[in-house]
Amino acid sequence: MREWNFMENSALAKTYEPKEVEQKWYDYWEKNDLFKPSTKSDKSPFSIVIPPPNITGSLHMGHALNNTLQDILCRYKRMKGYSVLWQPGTDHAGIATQNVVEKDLSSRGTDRHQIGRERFIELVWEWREKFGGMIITQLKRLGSSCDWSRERFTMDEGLSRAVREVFVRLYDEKLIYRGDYIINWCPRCDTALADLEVEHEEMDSHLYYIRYPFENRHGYLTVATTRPETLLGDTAVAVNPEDERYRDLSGSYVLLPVLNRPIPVIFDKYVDKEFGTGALKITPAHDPNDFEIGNTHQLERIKVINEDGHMNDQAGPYQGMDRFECRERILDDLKKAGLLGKIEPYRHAVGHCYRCKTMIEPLLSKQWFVRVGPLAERAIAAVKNGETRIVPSNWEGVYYEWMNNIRDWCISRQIWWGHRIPAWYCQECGEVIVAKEEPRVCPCCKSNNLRQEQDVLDTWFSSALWPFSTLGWPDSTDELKTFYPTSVLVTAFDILFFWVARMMMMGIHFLGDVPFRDVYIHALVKDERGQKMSKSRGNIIDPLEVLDRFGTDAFRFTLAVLAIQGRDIRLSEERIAGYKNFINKIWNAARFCLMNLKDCKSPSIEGYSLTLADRWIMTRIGEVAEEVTSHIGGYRFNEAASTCYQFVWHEFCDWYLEMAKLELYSKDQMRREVAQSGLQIVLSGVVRLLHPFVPFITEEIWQRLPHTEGSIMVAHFPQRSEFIHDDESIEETDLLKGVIGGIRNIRGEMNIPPRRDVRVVIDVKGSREREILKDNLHYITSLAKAESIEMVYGIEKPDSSATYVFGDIQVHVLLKGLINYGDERNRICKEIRKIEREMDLSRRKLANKDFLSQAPPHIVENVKERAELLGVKLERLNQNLAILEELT
RNA sequence: AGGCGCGUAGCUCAGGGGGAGAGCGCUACCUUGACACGGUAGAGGUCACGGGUUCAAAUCCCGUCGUGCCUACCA
Repeated sequence: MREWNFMENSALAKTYEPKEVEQKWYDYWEKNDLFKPSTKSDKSPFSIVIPPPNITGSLHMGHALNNTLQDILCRYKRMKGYSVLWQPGTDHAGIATQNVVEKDLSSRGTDRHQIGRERFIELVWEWREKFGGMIITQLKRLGSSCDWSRERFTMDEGLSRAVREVFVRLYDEKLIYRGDYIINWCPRCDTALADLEVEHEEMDSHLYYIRYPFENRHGYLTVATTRPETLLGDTAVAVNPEDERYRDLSGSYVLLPVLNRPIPVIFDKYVDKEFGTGALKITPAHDPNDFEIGNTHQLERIKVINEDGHMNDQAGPYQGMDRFECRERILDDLKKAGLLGKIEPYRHAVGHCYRCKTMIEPLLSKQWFVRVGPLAERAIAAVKNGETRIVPSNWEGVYYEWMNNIRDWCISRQIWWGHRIPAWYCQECGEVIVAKEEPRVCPCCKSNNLRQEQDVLDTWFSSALWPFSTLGWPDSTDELKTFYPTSVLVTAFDILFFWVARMMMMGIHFLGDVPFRDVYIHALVKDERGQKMSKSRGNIIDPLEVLDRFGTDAFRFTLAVLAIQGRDIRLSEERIAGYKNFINKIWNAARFCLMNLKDCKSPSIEGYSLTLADRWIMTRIGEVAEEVTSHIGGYRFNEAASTCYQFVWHEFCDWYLEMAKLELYSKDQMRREVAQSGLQIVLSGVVRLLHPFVPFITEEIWQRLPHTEGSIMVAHFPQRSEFIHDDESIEETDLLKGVIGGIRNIRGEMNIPPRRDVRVVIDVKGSREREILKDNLHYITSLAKAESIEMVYGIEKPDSSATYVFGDIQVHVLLKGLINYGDERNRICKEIRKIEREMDLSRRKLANKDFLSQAPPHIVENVKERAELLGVKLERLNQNLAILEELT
């Protein structure tokens, strides 16, 4: 069964070496089918679809965080007994991929038009075969436990079928249409873009005041514009009907500068009287607002800029010029003609292509659109009524805001790489045929002279189907029945609209149910100064380099700890280095345990009397498991990871292991055996607790831990009920820690060398405390390095002692020859000042009648108790001080 | 222009009505048989500022300042 048993007895290296471990266990998991959903039908399903990375992509921090969180959830759920499907795959990334291959062509002195569409597509597929899987290999290095046997690609035959099905059905339902509208055109990518794909960037520009002479009288109407070159396509000048200045212009015309075309002055309340001159030039073919105004006033649309960014034959003398060159020339000509007024510096947002950052040209074009209104309505409702929960919930507002103001989605792209739109045009009668399969003849005129639409679909169109197309839709598959709706979608907010919103619309429309129950929105990863990582800034931390330097587990744990809801992550290498130390700490704790388990029996605590350390740590690990369970359930990854960190380092290592040493090094075989049992039980719990976060090191330890079976991946996540629970052990341990802490504090403050044993006298009144301390003296002796401990009651501060007051317990450390009275007095005075400040607060509260009458009783009680305790402590401290004063 | 955050130890950040927390860094001591990628102890904070609500505010409300991001068709 177990393949790596041969290593169990070999010594563990002093330092954890991730490289030797990671590849080995990843292969083992994959080979043993541990990433596949369970075939047992009694398990509840849990499913996640991966946000498919682009085939052009290389692992960046966003991927690393995103997939680490998904993997934590999946590993955790598997251990909790769910049948887990983590559905992986990649996205064909139309424009990005086409750009990559085109760049390659251009470096070889050719381009896609020379080689033709068919050959080009072939080349893209070849490129994809060669390089498209790179990111998958990288995801594996992260430890991602996806079911790779089910890997999908958005251009797969199955997914393409889903795309055609959806397109045809939406078309039949009149939710897809084709028409002439203003769209965003990227002259470099040569394609239309959706509104979302335009990034608005503030830029310094100018506001030009241009004079349009009146046709039939003297003078002119001055308009203000940022884009003088579009005036060639103006078909009106608009003013506000309520603008006193322009009241008398009704029915008049102005002459378009340069071209001298008469255009009407129209009235529209859209125009802002306050802006510029209150007169707005209208270019319906090159501006979305002007387009709308043009529609209401039935203005002609004159397109003057072509798709390649150059002026066309409507541009008169400027025909053939680049759009930016044209602007300069027009300004020159206007100036010469005396038609250019003032020029003001002006800052405004300009649209750029999100892929190539080229300035977007809004222009009139015939494109395909999705009518999203009706789809959005239901997608909004689904979140409103809780069918899908967005976590953290403040993103709901953003989601509603966008959904409520959504405009139709332009889905056609003038590129070659992608799903070709399943529409055919009859060359004889002009009929448009939309069908899943290529039609032979025109249903209208029976002609076979049909031409398929050249355009392909927006990549996000196929991504929108991802949660069901990957599960086999439109076929009614078992996977769909079992795993749809998926349990949770894990993603960053930057694709909330691009992807999440569209999946919601499509999932609800075609499956009748939401695509996921939860959407967990995680942070963006920024650099240590809070800036977005980008190549141009040069502040990228390469996750692959991190993996090499620090190991996967350290990296994953760092990401988990930093994954705070609603706040971006500032990643620094120091931070990762810090958690690498934690990984090493785990390693060494395990190393210590395993060294002491060489001769151990199968763990059992039946019939043995357990030590305080055992009862305490088991109680604690049960509580911690419960906390971590709750944190993961609420997607509070940082809390879950921090809780683990705190527990493992500062309870398991700092206290439990130190206490266990006494038993393990005992000559009494029975005591040793009990301790070994405890050690096995607790270490097993610890690695299982940690596994979802740090899968590799925990598997390595698990495999070396005696009396475990199979992979840790299929072990159970620890839960409270599997451990004994003993509340008293917590109190008892707190008491011990307090006393030990007191002695250590004195040692530290008094600079007593750790080597040097000290004699301790403990003055304790309460009989229970007394019993507890008495029963556990050996822990104090050992952990505080005491030579001897005497338990007394009601004595004065001994000669040459330093005293630590813990509640009403006084711990006197005898320091003959080690202490000078001045130091001890300073120490006590410092303590007294601190306590007095605290006392003061409590006294003030208790003196306040309103507090006593209105605060909840338990709070009042609390303050009273505190005051009492502080009082006792203060009294003791003062007594001790008095004694010192006498001596000096 | 609107919307959403953030401002807490030197740094990075948790917390979120009832006596300020972590990691890193810093200081001192320590190579004790898991770990110097370690141990023990310690220093360090008017919780941005101003109001308000409350018996009680770092925490809730309003405002100011600073800062980041998102959305948007004012030329």
